[in-house]
Amino acid sequence: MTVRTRFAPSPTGFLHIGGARTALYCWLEARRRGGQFVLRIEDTDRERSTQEAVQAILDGMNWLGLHHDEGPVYQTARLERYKQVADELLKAGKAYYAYETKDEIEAMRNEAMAKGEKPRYNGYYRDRNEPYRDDPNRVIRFRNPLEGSVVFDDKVKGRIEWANTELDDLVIFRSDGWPTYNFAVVVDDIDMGITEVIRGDDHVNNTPRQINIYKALGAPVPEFAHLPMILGPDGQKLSKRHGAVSVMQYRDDGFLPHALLNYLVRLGWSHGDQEIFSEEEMVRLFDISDVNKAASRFDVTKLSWLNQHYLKNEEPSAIVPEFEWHLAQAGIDFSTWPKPADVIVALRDRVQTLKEMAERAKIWYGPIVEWDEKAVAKHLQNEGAVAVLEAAKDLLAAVEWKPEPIHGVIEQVAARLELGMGKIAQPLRVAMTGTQVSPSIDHTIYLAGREEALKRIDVAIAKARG
RNA sequence: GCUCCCUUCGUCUAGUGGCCUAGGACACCGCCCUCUCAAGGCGGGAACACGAGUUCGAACCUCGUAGGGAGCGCCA
Repeated sequence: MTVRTRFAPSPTGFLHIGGARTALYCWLEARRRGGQFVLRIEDTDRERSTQEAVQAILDGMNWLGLHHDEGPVYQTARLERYKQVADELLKAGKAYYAYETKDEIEAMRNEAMAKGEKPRYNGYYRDRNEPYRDDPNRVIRFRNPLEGSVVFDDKVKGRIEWANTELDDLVIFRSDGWPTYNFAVVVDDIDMGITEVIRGDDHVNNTPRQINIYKALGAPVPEFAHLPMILGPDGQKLSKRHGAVSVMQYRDDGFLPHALLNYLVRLGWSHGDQEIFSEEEMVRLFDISDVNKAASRFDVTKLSWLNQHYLKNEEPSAIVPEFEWHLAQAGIDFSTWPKPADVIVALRDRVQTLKEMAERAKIWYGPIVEWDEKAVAKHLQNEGAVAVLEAAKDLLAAVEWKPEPIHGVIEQVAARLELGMGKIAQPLRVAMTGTQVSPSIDHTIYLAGREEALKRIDVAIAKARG
């Protein structure tokens, strides 16, 4: 049987970190085992589901490169099918109509709680064989077994056993005519031939109920893998107030999609001591059975390290498209000079994100907007600075415009004036950038372009003379 | 309250009874390199939640305790 996994978000918000990791694991498991990854949109909650959220989820998965093989399948399009299956259950005596009002249900829970039991349905209509009638409170409940227990071998949590006495007769069809989550998932997973249900561990409690429905329907029960949660840096659950942001926010913040994927694959899973995984390695080495049981915290610092790792080790050309997107975001016109790929090489050892990189690139794509007065005083307004600048200007006017020859020029100036590199580089650096911090001086000059470099030296000479 | 789940350095983790005086990575600290800032190299501190038991031997097995989490909806 071919492996089929699915990612089934409800479209009530963006794709967040936890969802992204679940999608990644589903995708990896399907890829590795030569199966299919399907996307399903669980939109039966008509109140909260929106088309914008569907789009946000699609955008997030697309940016990460987590492409699905089938779908998206919308649950709202499958209402007739759910009705049909519920009917089968009704006819087979495995489900029944119930007519309690919400107040009555509430009273039942309170009563159970008062007795020190779990709040649950008391089974009033279970054996009453009440026929269908048009009633605003009509729901369909599943006739859950009263005895025995449900056992399943979770691929991450291990063996889990649940006594049926802990379960009650859950509603499978609401009074508004829509199926409930626990019922719709099972019908969908059966119809879609899902063999591996990979989802957050907030669903372990639902699993025994769902398994009973599979059995009632005579369908094979799939494998389950419940992923632990991802917590905020403080160990608290991610919430809208802190940490729970869209994966697209990570794009805005300057992270590479592959860096985020690499970070996520290692959060809760490992392969020995390996930290860096190419897409091919992730697909080949990942195994859902090796996922850890405990929740883990999200640590942006490590994500940043990975991001810089990829900035430094990928071919610049592979990063250019994402970098150009950031340059555009920063309002920079990169159509003339310098080439974004050259900027990447100059800055990738110095920044951790593409956002910072775009910010720093501004000194080559536009004029110096602010002069660091301390830098000017220290490196320009001193004896010798003018001589350095003039000598450099002479030689730069004629040199071949590439980093290596420019480096040669710097050395010639140092030799001619009998000064150390520090005395040469710093005045030029301040001339080029207005600050005392930049990439190596040859690249800094190169990226400015000959015309602009010479212009900036003139300005600096004027400043140096006071 | 009830049911289920979890617990190794600050963080992510390796570890499946002897290879563990517990390994790696991020972060942190120090040194080196150096035209600034980085990057890089080398080195350092830092953890088996606790208590019993099983065993010649326990981070690994069992049982308790403590702490944390999830769920107990006509939400998903």
